[in-house]
Parts: sequence; C-alpha cells; structure tokens
Amino acid sequence: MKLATWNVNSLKVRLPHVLDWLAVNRPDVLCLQETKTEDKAFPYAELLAAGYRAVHDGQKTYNGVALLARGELAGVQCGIPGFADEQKRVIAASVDGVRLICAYVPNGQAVGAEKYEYKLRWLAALTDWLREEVQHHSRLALLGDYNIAPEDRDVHDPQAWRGQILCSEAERTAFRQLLALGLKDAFRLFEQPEKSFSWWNYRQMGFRRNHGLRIDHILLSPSLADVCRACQIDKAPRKLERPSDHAPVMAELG
DNA sequence: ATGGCTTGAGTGTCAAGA
Repeated sequence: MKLATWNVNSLKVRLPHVLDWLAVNRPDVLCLQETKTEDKAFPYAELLAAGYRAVHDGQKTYNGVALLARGELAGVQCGIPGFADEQKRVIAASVDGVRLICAYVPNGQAVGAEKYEYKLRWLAALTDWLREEVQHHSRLALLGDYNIAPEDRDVHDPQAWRGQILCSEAERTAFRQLLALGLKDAFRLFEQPEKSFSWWNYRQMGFRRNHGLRIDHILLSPSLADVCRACQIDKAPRKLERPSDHAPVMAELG
C-alpha cells in the first residue's frame, strides 16, 4: 500500500500536476492540503476518471483538505472532535483497514503571534484526539503539512531559523508529543540524503538553491512502521511550471 | 531592509503563506 501527502497550494491551479502525479506514481492514498476551494468546486469527476474516489472538507480562499483513494473511504470524519474551528484543516477516513488522518497544521505566522498560540492549541487538541485514536486503530497514519521542521537537519540554515516559526522549541516539542503516542516518522526509518526538504521558498530561487525545510510528514503507528519498506520526497513536481511550493511525500507499506 | 513569489478575491491591492 502506497500512502502519500501533498500540499498543493490551490487544487484549481495544481489539478493537472496532481493528475499527472497520480498516473505516474499510482498511490493507494493521496492526502491533499490547501485545496483552497469549496466542496461544490472540488474536481470529483476528474479524479474519479483517474481512478480515485475522494472526500473533501474545503472552504473559499484558504485551507481545505482532501483524501483520495483507489479503494472505498469509510468512517469519514471532518475536523478534530470537540475542537471548534472554522478552518478546514483535518479530514480522516479508513481505507482497507488503515485509519488515515490528513492534517494541515496552522502556519503560526510568527513566534508569539495570536496565530502561533492558535497553532499550539490546535496541535494540543490534535494530540489529545490521537491519543484516543491510536487506541482504537492499530493501523493508523497521520499525513500532512505539519508546518514544523522537527530537527535542525530538516532546515537548510539552522542558525538563521533557530527559534523562528516552524522551528521553535514549543513547535518541536508538540511534534515530539505526537511521536510520544508511539508514532514513527516514516522518513527517518530509512537512510536519507542530507538536506532533504519538502518545501522551498518561491522567492529568491529557493528550490534551485535548496533553501528548504522538511515540514511535510507521514507518521505511522507501530504496526504500520514495522511494515514500512520505503519513504521518500518526490522533488519532480517542484521542477514543473507553476509548481506548488511543497513536494509530495510518499511511504510504501509492505 | 519585513522585501523578495504565489494564490484568491475581484478589478484595487491586500492578506496569507512558510
């Protein structure tokens, strides 16, 4: 089973890239973030024609998350239960006995900002919810744009980013709280190239200079981590015309 | 130096991303 996640930064703009990528890679599941569209404009028909069913929780302009799967999507859940949030950032469903949670963690804007406090509250609510979910679903994966670079090796210039948004200690602690639930960072189960990132700044030729961060992650419950055979970041779509600023991350389960 | 790109909304130019 191949699982993938991709922040597409507008599905309307990126649909051709997504369809091409699905055709080449044929994942069983693809999680999307930042669809930036309402449900009524979501391209269900185009995806179905490509062999993928989809569930989506979206809104105008911002946020929006979707789960695409070749198999049936059961037990669909939108949002974090008990956490009131106008912003569409979570969608969960089960495919072939695997519980999949697609998450778009708030950016946070700047350390100390109101949006930063929201990010930390949001992450605490996600973690509290997942503490229960991992009890009920031994085969569980949390995929998405975490907006957290977990360690200095996930940052192109750790000195410049030290303590900054996406790299602050409170954010990294929140990430470790997710790991403390028993979840494993699929990417770090394997030897990886140095300076591997999943996002690069659009400005100042960020991609060509590899000025990036690894902020998109696939976390796996122990039973899935045990059967994970590979995990990689696919930089190919980032090289296309009008790319998303994020690259897809894919994990292969045995 | 708080900008530099990109998107959506909407037709001015700004908010938001990371």
